[in-house]
Amino acid sequence: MNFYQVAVNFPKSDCVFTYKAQDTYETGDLVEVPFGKRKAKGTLLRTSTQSEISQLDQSLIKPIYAKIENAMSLSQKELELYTWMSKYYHYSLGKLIFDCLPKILKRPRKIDFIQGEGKASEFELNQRQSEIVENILKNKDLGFSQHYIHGVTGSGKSAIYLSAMKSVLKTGKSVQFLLPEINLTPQFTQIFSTYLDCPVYTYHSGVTPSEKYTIWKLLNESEKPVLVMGVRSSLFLPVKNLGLIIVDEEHDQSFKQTDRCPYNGRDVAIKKSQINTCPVILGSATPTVENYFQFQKESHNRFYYPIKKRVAQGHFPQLKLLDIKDKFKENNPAWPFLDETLAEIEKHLFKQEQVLIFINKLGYSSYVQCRNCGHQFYNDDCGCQNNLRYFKHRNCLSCSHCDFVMPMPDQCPECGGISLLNKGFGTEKVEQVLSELFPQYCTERFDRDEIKTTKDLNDKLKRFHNKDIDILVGTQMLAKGHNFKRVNLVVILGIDSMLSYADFRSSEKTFQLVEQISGRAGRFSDSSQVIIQTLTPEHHIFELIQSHSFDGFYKEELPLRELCACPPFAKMAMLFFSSHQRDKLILNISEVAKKLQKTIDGHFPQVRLLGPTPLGVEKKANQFTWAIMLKSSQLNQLHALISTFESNYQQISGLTCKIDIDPMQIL
DNA sequence: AGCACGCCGACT
DNA sequence: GTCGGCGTGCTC
Repeated sequence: MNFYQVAVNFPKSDCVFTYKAQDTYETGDLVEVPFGKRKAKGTLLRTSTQSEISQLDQSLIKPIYAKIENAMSLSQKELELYTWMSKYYHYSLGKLIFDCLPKILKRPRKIDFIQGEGKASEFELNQRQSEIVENILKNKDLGFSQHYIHGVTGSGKSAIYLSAMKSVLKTGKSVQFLLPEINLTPQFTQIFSTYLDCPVYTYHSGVTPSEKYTIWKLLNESEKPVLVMGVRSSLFLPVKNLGLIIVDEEHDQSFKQTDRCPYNGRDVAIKKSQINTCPVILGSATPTVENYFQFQKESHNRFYYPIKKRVAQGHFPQLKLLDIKDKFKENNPAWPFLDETLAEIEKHLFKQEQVLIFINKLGYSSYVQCRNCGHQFYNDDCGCQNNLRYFKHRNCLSCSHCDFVMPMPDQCPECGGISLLNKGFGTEKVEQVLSELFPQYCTERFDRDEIKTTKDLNDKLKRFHNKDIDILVGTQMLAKGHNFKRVNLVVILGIDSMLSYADFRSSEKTFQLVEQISGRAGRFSDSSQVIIQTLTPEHHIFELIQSHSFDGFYKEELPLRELCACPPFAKMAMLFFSSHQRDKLILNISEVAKKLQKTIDGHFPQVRLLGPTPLGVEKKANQFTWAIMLKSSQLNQLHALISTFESNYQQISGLTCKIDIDPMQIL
């Protein structure tokens, strides 16, 4: 009889159990086992030790049923990555694996991947670009090495990626290219598949489960070099002979998974390249403060490459700040645009150019109020009590925190008044205003509301490139990676709400966003402009953005982070507790905080505990959530404390706890 | 998470 | 009398 340790797919972090079997199994086999009164999936970790077997009453040990049908086995390296993640993020190993793998299906489905054409590269690298590529390849002998390309928007990072990939593929090894979102893929897929001569697989949320399963199977069966381009979940594909990982737009928040195991794909990618002893390249025009700090301290295997010039004839846009304080009279049909802004828009349109307008809000108005009695519409449905936003084309009121929607009433439900005022604005309103002011031009929207599928996205981009659209009004979607030829004016509205947001990263996020959006302008021109309408033109951040002073921004930001003991000077973890009953939640989380503080005082003096505090949106989907924040400059103390908490915490019914390491959202 | 057992309210 | 509500407890 053989005995094995199996990580069972269930949520408790201590999920490893002993099973027996007549047959032999291998490490990494995905198996089905009896678990309680049902069948469960699990991953075979290794043969059990003598003490693990003898500790148990022999009659308790159950037999493994069989390997899961149609499933592949995990390699030692895959297992190592999952094990690291499970420990680092304090998440059940057994559950993690089945969360990350594609759904196991009966049979693979035919898929069409792209076969690269392998054309000779048309553009030659400039000196700086070749230097960087050379240095990356030179250090391949190190096995694991980390490279940061800090290149301003339009500085030709893609050419560097392409060149490095080419060299690695030539040695018979595969490449993984990670990007934050599907939006960015079309341009990259095109470039890479033209100039590389290997199969190119794309992997993102638009790929169906059966296609994902097929890709998993195909990659597992082939040793040939391939390029896998994908979002964070593509990290768990079994790419053989991995020779290089690239993480583009490293700063992007979408690398962080929010549901299930809250891992950061960028950090997992670094770990993965370490396990596979291959180089990893991170790239961004606006690095996270954490990585900027890390990479300033170069070491034998960590390199930082700033690129400050744009390639070709591209120049940086000039930044104009317009103060909107006390500038708008009531019923101004141009609101929320200043006359000066409109004049600039008109000027650029007249020159046959296109214009981008950025607003980080959807819909027609931020909230609706009765002119007669002042009644406002709140979301009492899920209890979050947020103002409902008005969406004109759907004629409904909708909550931005959950999926609550109600039809827009004709009358005030309080007083029956028929005059309901729209306050604040979003993309829809801006689109309407511009359509009315510039009827001879075509204005369209570029937001989640308008673009739901890849097809919508591609259609919209194609029409914009064809100049069927003159003005594009959009949200964050507009900021990412697009390469527009005829855009030399970008207008940014409503940035103030971002700056005032109570998060230690609010300056960083604002800086990144403005920098990225500005990057859409003037890629092929020597005179381009960014206009920011703001209530606080004197805010120091605008000065830094104006001079494109990356280093200046970090020079100001780092001391502040040090002062408040925030990353990169401390590691952070959040413990979120949720419940339907508010008093029960507060009572229990206070108790937990008290015990944790006692443990800290006794054993982990370098950890600081803050809270408990309610979330910004305390009640959501009828659940209340409060959080405890833990910070420490000593990573091992932080981990040890959380482990102690996990093993001592008694599951309280009606109360769920979620651990988030390196949180992005702290409120 | 599932899936049991377990002990209180409104139904043929 | 029982069908079923979901509280709580366990899983090698």
